[in-house]
Amino acid sequence: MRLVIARCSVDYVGRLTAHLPSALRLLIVKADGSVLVHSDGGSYKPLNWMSPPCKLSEQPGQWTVTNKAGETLAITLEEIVSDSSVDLGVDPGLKKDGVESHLQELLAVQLHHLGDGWRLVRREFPTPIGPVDLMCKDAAGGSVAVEIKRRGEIDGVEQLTRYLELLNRDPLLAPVQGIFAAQEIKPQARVLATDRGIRCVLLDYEAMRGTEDDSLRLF
Amino acid sequence: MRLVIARCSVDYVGRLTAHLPSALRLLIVKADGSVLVHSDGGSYKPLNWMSPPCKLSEQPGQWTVTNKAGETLAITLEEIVSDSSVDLGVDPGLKKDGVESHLQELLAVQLHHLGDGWRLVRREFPTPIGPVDLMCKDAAGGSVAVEIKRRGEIDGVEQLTRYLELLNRDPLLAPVQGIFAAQEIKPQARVLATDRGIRCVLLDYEAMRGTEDDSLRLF
DNA sequence: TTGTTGATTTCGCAA
DNA sequence: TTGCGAAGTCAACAA
Repeated sequence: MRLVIARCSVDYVGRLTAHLPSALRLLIVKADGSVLVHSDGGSYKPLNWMSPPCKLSEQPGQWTVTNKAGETLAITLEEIVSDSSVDLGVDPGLKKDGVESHLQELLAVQLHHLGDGWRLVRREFPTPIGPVDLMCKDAAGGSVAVEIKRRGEIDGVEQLTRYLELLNRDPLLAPVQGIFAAQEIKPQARVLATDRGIRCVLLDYEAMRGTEDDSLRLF
Repeated sequence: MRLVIARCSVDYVGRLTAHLPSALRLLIVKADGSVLVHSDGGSYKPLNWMSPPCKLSEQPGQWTVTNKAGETLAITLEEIVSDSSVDLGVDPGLKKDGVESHLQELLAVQLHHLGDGWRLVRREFPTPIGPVDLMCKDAAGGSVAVEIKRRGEIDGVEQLTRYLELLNRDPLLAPVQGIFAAQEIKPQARVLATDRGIRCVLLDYEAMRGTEDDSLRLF
C-alpha cells in the first residue's frame, strides 16, 4: 500500500464525469492497483476512486488510472507532501454477525414469533421470480409466505406482494397469506402492507439470539 | 488527518457485530473524528469504520470510537509501525455530470424522443406519494407520466405503476399513460412494464447532451 | 457471465 | 429531524 499526501486535481470520466479542483488530499494506492482519493472529512467513501481491476500509469505530475471498461481517473499532482509505501500483507478478513441471513436462520427455528403451532415448509422457497424467505403452514394448515428484512421498507412489501400474487395462482398452495417481518418497519411500509392484507411482525434480534441455544434447539 | 500503520484487531458493536483478527492495517482518523480501517485490497470500502459524528477515546494500545447511537468501534493496537498527521484543509468538493437529474433536464426539452407534437406539463409533477419525473400531453392531448432512470430496473416500474394507479383516480387527468425511460432497461423490467401497458424508451445520454445547445434551446 | 438482493449501504434533497 | 430515492452504488451469491 502506498500513501501519498499531495496537492492535486482529479478528473473521472466513466459512468459519469466528475471533477475535483486542486486541493491537498490523501491518495491511497492499494496492492491490487486500485486508487482512492480521500479528503479530511465526509465518510468512508472517497471523493473519487478507481476500483480494481485497473492499471496505474505514472508520469511526472500526472497519474492515469484506467480500467477494462475504458473509465479513467486522471490525477494531476502539483505538490507532493509525502510519499511512502508499506507492505501490509493479506488481511484475514471480517466476521459479521447480525445480518438478514441470521434473522432468517433464527426465525426459521422460532416460528412461535409468528404464531403457535406453525410449521416450516422450507427456507428460500423457490418461485419463478425469486425465493421466498420462509414458507410456513399456520396451525390451521394454511400457507404463509414470510419476507424477512433487517429494515422493512416499501420495496420489501412490493417484493412480497409479487410473490403472493404468483403463489396464489397455484391452486395447490392458495390461499397464501403474507407476513412482513423485520427488526424495524417504516411507517409507509406498514401502511402499504396493512392495506394489502399483509401482517407486519417486528423481530427482536437480541432476544431471538438469546434463545437460540435453548430448548428449541433440541428439535 | 492522522494516518497510522499498525498491527491491530478490531471489534464493532452496533447495528451488527463484527470482528477483525489481528493484522497490519491502515487506520485513518479524519478531522471530524471518523475512523477508517483499511486493508491493502478490497475496494474503497474500509474493513471497518465509524462514521461522524463520533468521538475517539485513546488509551495506550486501545482506541475506542463511540457515536451517539451507542455504537462502538474498539481497536486494539499491538504494534505501531508509523503514526503521522497532516492538515489537509477543507476540500472544495466534487462536481458531477451525467446523473439522473441531467437526463430529466435534457428529456424535458427534447420531448420528441417520446413522440411528435408532445407538450411538457411540468417536471417533478407532484402526487401524494412523490413527484412524477415528467408529466406530458401527447399530440392527441392525452396525459402521459414519464419515469426516468439511469438504469431501468423492476423497482422503477413499480414506482411508475404506483403513480399511474393514483393519477388514474383523478377524473381530470385520466386516462394517464405511462412511459419508462432509461439509458439502460433490464429485461425483467421491460417485461413487467410491457405487461402493464407501460411503454419503454431507451435514452442516449451522449446524443441528448450533444444536441442540448442546438435549436431546441431557442424555445 | 449475468442477474438479484442485501448493505453498519452512503448521500442528497425536501417536507 | 425524518423520509425517500439515487448511487460511478459495492459485494455476495445463485443460475
